[in-house]
Amino acid sequence: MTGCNLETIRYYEKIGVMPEPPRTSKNYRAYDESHVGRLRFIMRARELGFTLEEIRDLLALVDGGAQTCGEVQVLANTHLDSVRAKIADLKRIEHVLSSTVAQCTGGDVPECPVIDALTEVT
Amino acid sequence: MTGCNLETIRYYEKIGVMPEPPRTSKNYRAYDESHVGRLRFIMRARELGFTLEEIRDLLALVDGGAQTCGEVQVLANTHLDSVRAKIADLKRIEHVLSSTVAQCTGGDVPECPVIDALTEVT
DNA sequence: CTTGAGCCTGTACTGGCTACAGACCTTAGG
DNA sequence: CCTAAGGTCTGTAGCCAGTACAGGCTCAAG
Repeated sequence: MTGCNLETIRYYEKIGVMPEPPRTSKNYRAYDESHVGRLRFIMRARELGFTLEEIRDLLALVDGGAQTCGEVQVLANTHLDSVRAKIADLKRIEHVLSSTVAQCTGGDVPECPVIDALTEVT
Repeated sequence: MTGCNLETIRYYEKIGVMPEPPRTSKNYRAYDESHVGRLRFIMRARELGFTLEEIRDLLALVDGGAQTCGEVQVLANTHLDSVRAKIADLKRIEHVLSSTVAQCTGGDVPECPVIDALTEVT
């Protein structure tokens, strides 16, 4: 249906981002279209890297029905900033790592620029 | 000394990447230069995004004293690949998110391109 | 001599799930 | 109709890389 693991949905239910669905006579969860829609919302937001806490905030706005584009934009921009910060961080790592590895001879010798970089005294 | 939280060092000791140091008569940990060096190694590797599992592997090579540049290079390249994969992932997110937010009016209206993107049926 | 700071051990918590155990239910085949 | 294999149910424990206590001991300054 959504490709989402059932246990993940149960987890979302437990932490309160998914509502508890009605049950069948045998106590099975009976989801309807609204649940599927909400789950998709959560899954898409997760794909965009929003934390469940941020998603809770987004949902609170939408659930109120009175969300404004301005409010949503603030949340999205905050998240965008953190995504950009992570990219910058990883790029720094990528740069250091790739330029160090590039100096490796790759042979059977014990001397290694990577180890040197991790061991250096300075 | 190293700027590392004491409780983090204890954690490293517990999971076996730091050796248990000798104790003073009052049971206080007595670190020497070798411990400091090893901790710095771990901290630098963490800064480069290596997991403690990967660091364990690196240390196993170094501890044997018979590490070769080739072996280290393999570990470093594997990690580099995962860093690059994360960057690619975050860039995709950054692209989608920034182009969606760019369409926001930011006003008091309920219509919002970000919400639309999360809610769309397709 | 007291007071505040350090260290000691052990346990519980974080996020975002995943992986069971043990019980119940459903469905297909014989 | 019966059985076996698969689903679902609840609850708990685990992953990573630490952080945050509680409750006790020790140490240095005033």
